Amino acid sequence: MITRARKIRTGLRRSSLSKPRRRPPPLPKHPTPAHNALKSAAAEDPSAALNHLISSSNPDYPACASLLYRLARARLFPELDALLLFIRSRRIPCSNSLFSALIRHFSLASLPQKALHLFFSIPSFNCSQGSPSLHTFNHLLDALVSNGCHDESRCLLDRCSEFGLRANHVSYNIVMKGKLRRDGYDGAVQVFDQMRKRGVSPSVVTYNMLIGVAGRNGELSKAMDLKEEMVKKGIYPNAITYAILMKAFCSSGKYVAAKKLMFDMEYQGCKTKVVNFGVLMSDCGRRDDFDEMKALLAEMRVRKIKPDDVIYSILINYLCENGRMDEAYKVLVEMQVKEGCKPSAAVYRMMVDGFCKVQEFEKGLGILNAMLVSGHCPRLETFGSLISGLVKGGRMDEVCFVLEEMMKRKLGLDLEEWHSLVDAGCGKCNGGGELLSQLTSMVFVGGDEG
DNA sequence: CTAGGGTTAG
Repeated sequence: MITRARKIRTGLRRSSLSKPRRRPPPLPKHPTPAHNALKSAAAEDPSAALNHLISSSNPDYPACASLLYRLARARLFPELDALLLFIRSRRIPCSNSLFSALIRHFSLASLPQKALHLFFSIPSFNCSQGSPSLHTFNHLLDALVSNGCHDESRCLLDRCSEFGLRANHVSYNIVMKGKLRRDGYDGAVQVFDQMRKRGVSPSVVTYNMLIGVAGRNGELSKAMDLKEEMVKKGIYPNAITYAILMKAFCSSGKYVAAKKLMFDMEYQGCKTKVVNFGVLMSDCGRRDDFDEMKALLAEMRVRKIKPDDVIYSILINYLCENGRMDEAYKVLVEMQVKEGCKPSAAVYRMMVDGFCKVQEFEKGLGILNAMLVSGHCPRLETFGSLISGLVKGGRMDEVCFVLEEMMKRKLGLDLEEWHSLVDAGCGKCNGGGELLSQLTSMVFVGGDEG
């Protein structure tokens, strides 16, 4: 449900996002050894780093900010609160973007009340502007909406002047998203009318949301009408508008029409982007039409639209689901060699699980290796199915390797998994049981924390 | 910051 994090990464809005003013102040060019020590300590044990920081003589903003981010990411909220109190009492100057980031973390952790509380406490900090910015305000609105606090978000929107802020189209779009979730199209239109009455013009995103809900309701002509309406108002559809429309056509079983729309958009002066191909690719995947998926990939090359990691993950996902592992593996190699795409943890997971599903555990182990080398950590279930397969095949050296990797990450098997492991291992007459009991004692030591 | 193709998220 919450997919916001991913969106930061995608190319389309990258340029508008990377304005330097939004970044927290950079770390010093030549960090001191003490600073480096603090950073690496924070990487391993953020709460130890907190104690270190609080006892240091003159903590600076960069040290505090990087530790705050770490604590937030590690979901160590009591420690984070302690550090915030420290920053406030020492009057350490901090930027508004820091508050935005923390509000976002609170939101992702389903803690909207903490987000709200932090927002209202901004004036008590030595903050660059002394009060929350519109960006921070919108982050808070989104935190409330994403956690189902619709009334609170609307109430806050109406009170924005109290913070010296004027709500913009983004603020209204966020509230509209919430209304849309709760009351569907009609609810969204209420917010739409309200924003216009208050002199805030709808944006392309506003229309994209309305078109999206019309499409999800199967109302294709309404979706197309909305597109015409926005053009008349001088708001131009972008690649995402077309992607939304194409998806609506696809989910109504009109793949050909969706594809035609992708060509039409060029005539309308809107450049086709990778997301448009993504819509078509995933529809083909749902219908197991691999030939068309490959044709689309070829088409992208001809049109010089570089397939990205998402495109490959769509293809690999459906190949794995269909047990076509040789092809999936070829694509995995191709995406790295030809396109320089780095496989995501999700793609590695699909591959390992896919190999396990077709009982090719050693190949699965090979992928696991690549995954670990690239710094990704498999899910516990993935480790589990790989181990049980390797045990059944009597590959105890490999089992041992995998268990060691799990130990390093303080991951353990659950009791049921241990049972099947021991059962399978003892069935072998080549000393597997003996090795297993060794492993058991070994992993229980490391695994009792998780 | 809000809309979008996939998923385990940040």
